[in-house]
Amino acid sequence: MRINKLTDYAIVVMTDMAAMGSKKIHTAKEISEESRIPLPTVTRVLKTLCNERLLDSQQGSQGGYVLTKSPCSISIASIIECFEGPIALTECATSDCSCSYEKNCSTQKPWQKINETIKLALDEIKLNNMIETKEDDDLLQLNMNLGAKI
Amino acid sequence: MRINKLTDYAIVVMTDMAAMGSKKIHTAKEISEESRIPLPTVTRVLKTLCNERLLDSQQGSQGGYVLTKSPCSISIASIIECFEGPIALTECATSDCSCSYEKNCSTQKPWQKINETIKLALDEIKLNNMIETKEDDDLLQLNMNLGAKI
DNA sequence: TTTAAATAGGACTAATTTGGTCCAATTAGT
DNA sequence: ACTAATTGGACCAAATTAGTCCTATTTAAA
Repeated sequence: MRINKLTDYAIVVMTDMAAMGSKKIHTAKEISEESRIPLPTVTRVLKTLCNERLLDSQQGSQGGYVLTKSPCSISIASIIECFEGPIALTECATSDCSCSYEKNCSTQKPWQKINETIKLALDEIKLNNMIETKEDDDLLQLNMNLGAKI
Repeated sequence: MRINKLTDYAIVVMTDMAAMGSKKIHTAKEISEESRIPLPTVTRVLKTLCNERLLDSQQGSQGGYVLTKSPCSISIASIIECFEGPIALTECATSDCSCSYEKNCSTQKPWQKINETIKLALDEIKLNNMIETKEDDDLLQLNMNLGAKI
C-alpha cells in the first residue's frame, strides 16, 4: 500500500519548489540539482504535475515551472492523485464495483469509510506543513481538527 | 497506493470466515467456494494468515482453519500488515530513513503523522464492522471516536 | 494399518507494473 | 539564427505481483 516512487518524488519536488520560493520560476535542471533526483526523472514528474495543473510552465529560454497556488492550499492528496488516481486502498471502493465477487460487496460500505478517512487526512496536509517542521504542534492541531470533521 | 490483491483476498476471506461462523473450523475448499476465489490462491492466503497467527490451523482429515480471535477484535490493519508489513505510505516513515535524499528528510515528521493517522483508522475497523452493514451508524460513530483519539 | 482428506512449505512462471532514460518537436527570449 | 527551455511520447530493463503446482506431512476414520 505504499505510494509509488514517482509520487514520492513529486511530493519532494513540490516541497522543494515551495521552499525555494513559491512564486519564482524554477527550471527542471535547477529542481533536479536541489532535490538530487536525476534530471530525466524529475522532468517526467514535472510534466505530469503540469498536465494536472498543479504547476504552470513556461516554454523557451528563461522558462520553467511555477506552483499554480500557494503552498498552504496545495494538499498532499492532490499531488498523490496526479499520479495514482483517486485516493483509495481498493479498486472497488472508488467507483462502481464491477468485481466478480458480488457476494462480498457487503464489505463495500466499510471500505468507503476507510477511504474517506484516508482522503480527509491527506487533504488536510498541505505543502507548507511539509516545510515548517519546527512547529510540530501545527500538525497535531491539524489532526485534532480533522478528528472533529469526520 | 492500493493494497495488493492478495491482501484484498485476505480481507474477504477473513470476513467470510467471520460471517460463516467465527468459531467453526473451515477448510480451504469450503472457503474457496464461499468466496469464489480459486483454491490455490485461497490456500496461499490462508497459509500466510496462519503463519501470522490470525488463524489457527488443524492438519489432517477433518482439519481446517479457525479465527484465533473474535471478529470484533481483529482489525483490518492487522490483516493488511500480514501481507504488506508496517502500514505506511512511504518507506522512509516506517523505520530509520536511509534514503539518499537526507536533505529532504525534513518531510519525515509530516509523513509520520500521515502514517499514524492511517494506521489509527485501519486499527479501528474490525472484522465485525465488515459484516454488519445494516447499521451504518456503527462506522460513523466509530470514526467520531477515532477523531477524539488522534 | 491403510486410506483419504487436510494443511505446510516452497518453487516456479507469466503477467503486469514501475522506473528510468532518451529522442524529436516545439516554444520563446536574446 | 541560436540557445535554453518545455512537450509528448516511445522504449526497455527491472522489479513486483499473481497465480499455480508439486511434494511433504499430519490426522481422523474406515
